[in-house]
Amino acid sequence: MTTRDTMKKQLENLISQAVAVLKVQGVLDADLNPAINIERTRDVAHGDFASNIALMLAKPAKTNPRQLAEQIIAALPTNDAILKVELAGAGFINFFMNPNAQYQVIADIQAASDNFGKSQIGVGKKVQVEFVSANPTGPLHVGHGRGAAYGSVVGNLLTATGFEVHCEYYVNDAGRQMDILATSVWLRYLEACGETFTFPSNAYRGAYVRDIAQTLVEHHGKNYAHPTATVFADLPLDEPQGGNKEEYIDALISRAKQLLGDGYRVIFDVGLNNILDDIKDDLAEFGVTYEQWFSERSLMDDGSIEKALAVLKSNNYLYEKDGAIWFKSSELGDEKDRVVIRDNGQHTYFASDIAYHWNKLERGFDTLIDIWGADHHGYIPRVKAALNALGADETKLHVLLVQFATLWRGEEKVQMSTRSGEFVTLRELRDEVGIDATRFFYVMRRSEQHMDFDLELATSKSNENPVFYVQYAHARICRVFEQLIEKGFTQDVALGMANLTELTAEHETALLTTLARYPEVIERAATQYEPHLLINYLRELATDFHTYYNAHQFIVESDTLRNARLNLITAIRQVLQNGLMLLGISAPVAM
RNA sequence: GCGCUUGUAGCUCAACUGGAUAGAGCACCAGCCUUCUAAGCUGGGGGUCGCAGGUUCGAGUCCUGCCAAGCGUACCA
Repeated sequence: MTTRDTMKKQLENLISQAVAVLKVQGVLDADLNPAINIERTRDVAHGDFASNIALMLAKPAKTNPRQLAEQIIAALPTNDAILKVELAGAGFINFFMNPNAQYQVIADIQAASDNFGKSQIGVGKKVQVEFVSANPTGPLHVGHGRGAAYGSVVGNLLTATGFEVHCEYYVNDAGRQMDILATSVWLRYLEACGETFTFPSNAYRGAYVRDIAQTLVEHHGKNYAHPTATVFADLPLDEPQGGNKEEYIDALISRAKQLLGDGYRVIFDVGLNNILDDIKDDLAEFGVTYEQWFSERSLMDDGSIEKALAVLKSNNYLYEKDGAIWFKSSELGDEKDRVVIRDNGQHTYFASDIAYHWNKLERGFDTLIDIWGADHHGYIPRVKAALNALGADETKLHVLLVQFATLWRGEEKVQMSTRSGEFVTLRELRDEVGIDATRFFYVMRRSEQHMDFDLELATSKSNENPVFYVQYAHARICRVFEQLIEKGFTQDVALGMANLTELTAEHETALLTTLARYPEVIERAATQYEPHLLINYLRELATDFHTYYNAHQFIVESDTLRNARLNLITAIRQVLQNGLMLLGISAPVAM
C-alpha cells in the first residue's frame, strides 16, 4: 500500500534537518518554523530540484540569502541519491540527482502497481463531500454533470491520499419547489383523466411530468381526479392573465392539499421517488456513487431544524420582524439578515440548510466540502455565519464553486433554455459523447473557470481530442505487447530491471522524471481539490510517450535494451491506468 | 449601486500558491511519411500576463484604484 517517500519529500526532510542544525548553531532563531518548499526546476541547468529556503529565511536571520544558502548546504546531511548541490542565482539551492537514482521509479511502480501514487497524508481525517444535490424536480442537466464529475473525482483523489471520504447527496425532498412538482404531476394527471384547462405558467412543464402522471393513472386509476371547475374555483389570476404566477401556483398547491387530503402525500412521493430514482440511475451510469442520500425531510421529522433554531435563539441571533423570524447573519459577515421562518410559519430552505450543515459537523467530519454551482456563491457567507452562530467551527467548511459549461457543436453554440424546459440533460450528453469523454472534458478545466465543451471534439477520434490522446497512449502500449508475442518474444522483467541503465535516451530520462512526478501531482490535486492537474499530467505523460514511440523502436534485437524499454513502458501503462482510474475513465487495451 | 468570480499567444486553457528565460493544444508557416497503428512526425514564428500604481531581493501570482465579462444581490431552492 505505502509507496516510498517521493524524492521531493526526502529533500524536504534533508533541508529541515539542515535548518535544525543551524538553529542549534544559533544561525537561525529556534522559534523559526519555515514552510520548506522544494520545487522541480524548469531548466535543466538548475538541476532537478530547487529550494528557495535561503531566500525566505534571509530576512529573519538578518543575513544575505547567498551566505545563508552556503550555510544550509554545509549543514545538509549526505544522501546517495544526490550527485551535487549548487548555490545559484539570488540564493537558490539546486539539487542535481544521481542519474542512477532515477531508475528507482520503475521498481517503485512495479512494486506498488495499482497503488502507485497513493499516499497516507490524509490518514485519520474524515472528509465529507457533498455534490450535485439537485432538487428532485426533474432530470439532471449538463450543469449538474460538471458538479457530478468534479465531486466524484475530488472524492477519488482524497480517498487515494488516505482520507476517509464520505460522499453525500442532499435530497431536497421538502419545500415549495417539491410542492410545485407534486401539483404539476397532479394537474397532468387530471389532464390524463380527461380534464382540460390552461396549465399554470409556473408549473413544471417537462415531458417527464406527464410520464409520471401516466404511471399514477396506471396504478391509481381516477382515485385522485376532481372536476376542473372544483380545482380552479376562486383562484387568483395566473401571470399571463395579469396576475402573479407565484401567488397562483401557491394557491393551486393549497387547493391540491385541500382536495386530496392524504392523497397529496401519495402523489408527492410518486413524483419524488420517480425523479430521484432516475437521478440515482443517471449518476450511477455516469460512474458517480454516494455513501449517503441525505433527506431534507428527515431534518424536519427528527426536530433538527427546531433544535438548530433554538440554539440560534438562545445565542441571541434570532429576532422577529414583519411576522417572520430573522437570523442576524449581518453580524457575522453576511450582507444582510436572512429569514429562517416565513410569516406563513413555513421555514425557509436556509433554515434546513443550517440544520443540515450543523448535522454534518456533529457527525464528526474534520472537513466539509460543498460543491455548488457558481450561481449560489452569494449563499456562502450566510451558511458560514450560521455555523459561527451555532458555535461550530466554520473553517471546516470549504465551498467549491463550479462554473457552468457552454456546449458547442464545432463552431455552433448549443442553445439552452431552462425557461421552456428544453435544456440538454446529462443523459443526452452521455449518450452523445460517452462517459469517458464527458468526465474528462468536465474536469479538464479549473472548476471556477467558465468552460467550453465542444461535443465534436469530444467525440472525434483524433489526436486533437485529449481523451482520445491519453487513452490511445495506453492502448498503444498494450499493442506493443501483442506485437512482442507476434514477433516471438516474451517479456523478461528481471532482465529488464537489471539493465535499466541502458535507458539513456533523452526521451527515456524525460519519461522517468514524468513518472516520478505522478505521486506529487496526486497529492497536490487532492489537497487543492484540483482534478484538472491530473488531467494535465496525463496529457503530458501521453505526449512524452507518443514522442518516445515515434522516436524509438521498443522491440529491438538487444535482449537487455528491449526488456529495459518494455519495463519502462509497462510503468507508463500502469501510471496511465492509475490516473484514468481516479478520473473514472476507462483505460482501453485496444482502440 | 454593492458583493463574488473571471480577464495570460489569433482561439481554448496551464503555470508547483511569491521564484530563475510565462508554457501546452488548436490555428498559422516550413520541412518530412516504406517502421511496434499516418487515427501522423520534426522544427518555427507568435505575449504590454485587462490598465495604472504599490509592497520586496523577486509579482501573472499579494495590496489599492480603475476597465470589461459572467453570476449574485428573495419571506425560491
